[in-house]
Amino acid sequence: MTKAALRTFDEAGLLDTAARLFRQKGFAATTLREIAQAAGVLPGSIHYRYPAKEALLVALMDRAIERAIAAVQTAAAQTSDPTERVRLGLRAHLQLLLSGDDGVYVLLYDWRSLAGRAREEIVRLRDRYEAFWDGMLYEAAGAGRLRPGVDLKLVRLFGFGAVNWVATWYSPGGGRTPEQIADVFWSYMALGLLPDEQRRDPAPAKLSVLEAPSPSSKEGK
Amino acid sequence: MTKAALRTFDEAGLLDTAARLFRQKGFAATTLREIAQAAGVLPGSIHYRYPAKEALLVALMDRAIERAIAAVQTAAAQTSDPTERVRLGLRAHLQLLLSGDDGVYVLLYDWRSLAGRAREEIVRLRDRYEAFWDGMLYEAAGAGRLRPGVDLKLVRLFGFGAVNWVATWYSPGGGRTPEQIADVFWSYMALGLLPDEQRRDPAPAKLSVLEAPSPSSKEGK
DNA sequence: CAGTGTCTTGGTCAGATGACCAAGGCAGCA
DNA sequence: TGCTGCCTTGGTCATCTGACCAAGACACTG
Repeated sequence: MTKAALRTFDEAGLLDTAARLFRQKGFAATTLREIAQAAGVLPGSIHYRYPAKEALLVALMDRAIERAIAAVQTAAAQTSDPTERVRLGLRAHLQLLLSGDDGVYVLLYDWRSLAGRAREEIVRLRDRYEAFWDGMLYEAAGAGRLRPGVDLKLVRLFGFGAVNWVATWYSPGGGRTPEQIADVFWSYMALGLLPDEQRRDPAPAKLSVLEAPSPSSKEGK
Repeated sequence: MTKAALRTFDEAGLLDTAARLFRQKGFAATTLREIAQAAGVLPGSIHYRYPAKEALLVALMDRAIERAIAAVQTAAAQTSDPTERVRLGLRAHLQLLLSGDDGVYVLLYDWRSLAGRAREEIVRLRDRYEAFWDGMLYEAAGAGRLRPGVDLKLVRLFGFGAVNWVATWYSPGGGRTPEQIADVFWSYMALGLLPDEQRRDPAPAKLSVLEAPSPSSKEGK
């Protein structure tokens, strides 16, 4: 019954609608009029809150990344075992991504549509999320739960890629739940794909060189 | 000295330019006039060859996927060892993706811009590429080079995700070559991230259930 | 050297788009 | 009950976009 609750304007619904359309057709191909009509408001009302279409996208991404951080933090807090924390975090990330929350999808795949200051702001938020994951991986590595020599940043990028890509092919009726996919992917990452008797076959020297930490592990923009 | 070589119009260059702009700004946000100007031709000349902007995108994706298939096939043909074929294919895929050939990037990340028949055509081509990979993985599994119980389709989706995602963060001066990244990722996938003494820790029953083949492994739409 | 068919030129056109606003409505407060 | 300020309404407007074309230039042929 607060003041905000009495407002007739459904701001969250507007963002949801915008996210759905942006995901379906892309940011540039979606018009403000379409969003307004689908959300049941007039274009002018959108403009009153968001001076430009870009601001709508930023607000939507902002909300999505806050949700992601909250979801993963909550999930990881359920245990203190470093390995298990990573597994639960992975689950939470994938659950959110596949939950029908189009905002996360848009965040991942439409950030090219942003330029200048808006892009910087989103990148800064994303960095926070990534730093959180790096922390979890660092703890796992420190507790001896990761093979020595693995590059934590590359591990994170590796895992993010595998998991984020799921959004491009997953369909709810596909016979696997998001949790199952997360756990299968977790097992692939944790145990590898080679059977036990093959693990020592590849020349160890070769691999150890390739896995040495890079001199400058600076990531791309 | 063939007829084609004498033509002044640089069709490949036009597609290159279009791919670069589509990658930078997205398909919908790029205008035909921009492409024409950047390629050094007039908008009318583009329209003569491609009746609609969408046709340009299709042609560009078509070329990209043919290149990808050719690159991976050539790389994999260098050996008959199933495991090594996969590793070399992975390298070739990543090399092409990071080589500056924006067409492959556009193919991966801009196919939402297509609708109807055009989308179906690209999906059909993409399926061919994926089937090729499935074949390589099947051979590796048959030769006992993969842990029993792994779902080959999920393995492919897992690997594609990790590798394709690299295009979103890679920068040429980042201290790692595409080949190094491919090999590191390969080692993560093959050997897993857990150290040897931890591999048997997680409850085996739990994991084996999760890795059971899905009853209906139908992929997304 | 004239003929022929392909390709380019430079511009037009209808339609759509993002941005914007003046005026009015309406809920909550005094 | 009257007031006040936030929010919505239903447009307008300049600009840009993809599509399109008639006329002409060009390279090659016979």
